[in-house]
Amino acid sequence: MLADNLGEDGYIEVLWACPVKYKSIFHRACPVGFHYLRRLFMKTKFQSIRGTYDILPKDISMWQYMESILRSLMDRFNYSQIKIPTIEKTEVFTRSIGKETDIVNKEMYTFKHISGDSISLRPEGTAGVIRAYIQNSLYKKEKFSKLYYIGSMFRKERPQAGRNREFHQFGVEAIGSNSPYIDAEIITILDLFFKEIGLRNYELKINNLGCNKDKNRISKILRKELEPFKDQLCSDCNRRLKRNVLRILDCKKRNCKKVVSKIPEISELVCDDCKKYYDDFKHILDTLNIKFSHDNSIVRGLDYYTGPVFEITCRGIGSQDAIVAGGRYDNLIEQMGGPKIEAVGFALGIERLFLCLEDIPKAKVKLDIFIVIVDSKFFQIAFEFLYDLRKNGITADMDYTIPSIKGQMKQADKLGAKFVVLLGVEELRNKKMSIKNMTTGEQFQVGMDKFIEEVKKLVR
RNA sequence: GUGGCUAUAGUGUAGUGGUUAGCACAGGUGACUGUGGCUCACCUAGUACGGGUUCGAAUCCCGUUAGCCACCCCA
Repeated sequence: MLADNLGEDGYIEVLWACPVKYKSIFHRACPVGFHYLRRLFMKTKFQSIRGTYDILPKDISMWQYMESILRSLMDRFNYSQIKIPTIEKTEVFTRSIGKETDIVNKEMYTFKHISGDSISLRPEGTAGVIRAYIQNSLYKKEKFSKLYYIGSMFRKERPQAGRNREFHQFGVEAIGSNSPYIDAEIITILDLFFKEIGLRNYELKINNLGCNKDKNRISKILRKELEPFKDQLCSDCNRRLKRNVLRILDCKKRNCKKVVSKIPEISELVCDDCKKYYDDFKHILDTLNIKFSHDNSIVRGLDYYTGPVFEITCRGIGSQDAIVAGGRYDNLIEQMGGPKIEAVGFALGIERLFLCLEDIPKAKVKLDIFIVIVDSKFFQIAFEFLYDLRKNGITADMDYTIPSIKGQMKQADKLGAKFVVLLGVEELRNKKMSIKNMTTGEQFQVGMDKFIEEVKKLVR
């Protein structure tokens, strides 16, 4: 009813343009009508949902730059890209990341599919890659797979700088070997990557969680060791004592740190094989002159990690300072229903990396040619030339709003056009085009029939 | 998820209960009737949303939304 009477948008807009105080009066007099109108008028005022954001044209070049570096890097290391779905059955994540972890427990976007299955937006990449690896029997086609991915991940956390609900990760998985050299290789990927993009203020911290058997044994030992100090631990750590002892090693509170320093380190509690593996790994890094520090507090939150784990942090970007995390996961593939195959990998948060970088190169594509027309009746002929230029591989554009000559020139300048082609009465009569070099200011004419050839010479 | 801080044109900001809501950059138009960058003039555009207190609110209070900070957790 109301909608019929109110009718056109124009009326609503006029009404909505009135001062706020009149709208308040209206609101008091007729709240229902007010909210109805508001909804009609505000219908285009959507905003992106919390924790998600738009990457606008002005920022896209740095993303493309980053991706191109990553691709060339991965080619050199002989890794192949894999693209996997954004949604998976929820169990893919619960089986791998662990039911008890917060990521699975409270941070996943999970909903019921029409089939009745529970499906989730991926909160990380490894689980899906391993699912794809097993499903497509990649292990039967090759004994060793080196894969990488770039894509969106989703976690329902409270957003803050360096923490979004949809964010991007670059990840690498090397599946099929348990040589410490492959662990070292993925570190060298990061080392070279950071050198190439000019990231300096980062720290590599490593630790050794031990094999699957060790992990359970170590948890028991730690619980036993920490029990006497229960009163000195914070309330969070008391909770962790039952649920996830390892996390106590990562607590930032001073008292908890003190307690932790009194008990043995995890890397000392692991079995002899794991100790040797870790020593070899460290030795290889030393031979390459890659700086790292052993850190007992690096415990990782995802259940699937075993053996050497690592984290790269970057100072000065706030509390969310971990830009890369990774490590070995020798049991995951078997745990997810595949054969017993060892693997190692990492994930890098691209947004966090951008926060760390001071200078991000912005390569803006420059126009070769910008066509300026003196009168809108030359639009058709200009448009045909534009088509020809582009067909011949030349970057070209014109102003479709057709302002004054001056306005078009300004536009050409703003877009960084190298040459402006001017089409006017004079030119058309003589079948010539005027070409202006925007750096030198020189201007000359060429015949229309030779135009494309001339331009090709110019922009080469 | 817990606790806290913040919200003014596209961007960065000024404005401590009564201002025509000021400034800079960006954007548009013109000076320059067929020529960009510099300069000058003019124009466009804002109190996040909703409610309350008050004669009067950008300013005080409440709620919502969003961002930020710390925690939880994590890339």
